[in-house]
Amino acid sequence: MPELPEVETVRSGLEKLIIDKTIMTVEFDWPKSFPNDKQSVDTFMIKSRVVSVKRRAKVLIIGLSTDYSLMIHLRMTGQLVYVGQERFGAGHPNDSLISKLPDKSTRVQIKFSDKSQLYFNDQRKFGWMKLVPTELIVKDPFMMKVGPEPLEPEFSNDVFTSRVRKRSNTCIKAAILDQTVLAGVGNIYADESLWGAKIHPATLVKNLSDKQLHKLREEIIFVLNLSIEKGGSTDRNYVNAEGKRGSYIDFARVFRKEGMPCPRCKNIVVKTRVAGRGTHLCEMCQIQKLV
DNA sequence: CACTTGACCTGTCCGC
DNA sequence: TGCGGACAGGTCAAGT
Repeated sequence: MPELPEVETVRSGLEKLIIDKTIMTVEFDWPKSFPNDKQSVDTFMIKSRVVSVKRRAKVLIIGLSTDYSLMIHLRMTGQLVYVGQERFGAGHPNDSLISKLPDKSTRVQIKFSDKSQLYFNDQRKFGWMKLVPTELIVKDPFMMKVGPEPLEPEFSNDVFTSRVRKRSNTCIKAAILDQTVLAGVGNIYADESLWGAKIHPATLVKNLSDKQLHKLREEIIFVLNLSIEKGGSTDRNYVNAEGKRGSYIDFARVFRKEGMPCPRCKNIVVKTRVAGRGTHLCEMCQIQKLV
């Protein structure tokens, strides 16, 4: 599902594809996916030009020349797919995703002046896109409380440990999934980084040493960077801005690897439930410290 | 306040 | 083959 690496992959792809394009039409029909009314769309989107494509946490921010922006959260099954002139050209067989758009999961369809299109698809309708004045983004309730970006220099050992330790009585997996502790980690990279740091996901934060948390910070940075390099993880629905799948899942050590040998100790990887989520771990090398 | 659970949705998979 | 139920998991609201 879209976590930081997937959203970053979409962002960098879109940046190459839609900057300077002019929006001509916008079609939408599911208010929870796009709550704005036709009048504000006509006024602040139509005939506007795309000036930037940014990301904060798992939120994409497409800046428009009207000083309005589109904030987009893909949640679990959201996709943001660009289709250019090559839709039926070489390399794009008619059974590929982009040749079939729009489909029944399409919630918003944006057409640019050069006939290319941007589709916001979302099977489960948990994701959203909204048009907001650019200057108000920093005052958005989520933006106000979301934690530091793990791939920025600000994410030091001191910053990470002090923020995690505010969740001393909860398990470490719940703590790193908490977007107010740090931005961008979801279920896949939580399991992967905890395996890398040899920490059991159910360990209470107060039972972890600073040294263990420093190692966990390193592993979070490592798996997020590796995944960006691999174009993200496609577990089910995720595709990038060109409709293509990511390959990190092929490099995963424990996520979706239940029943297979741990790459480190060959013990069988198990799937359990921690913090209300499906959780993959090696019980041999991720020992839970109880005291 | 700290922390956990349920709701939001739809498609897929599993057992009967 | 059909059908009910569990499951997928990001975030917020509601509950303990």
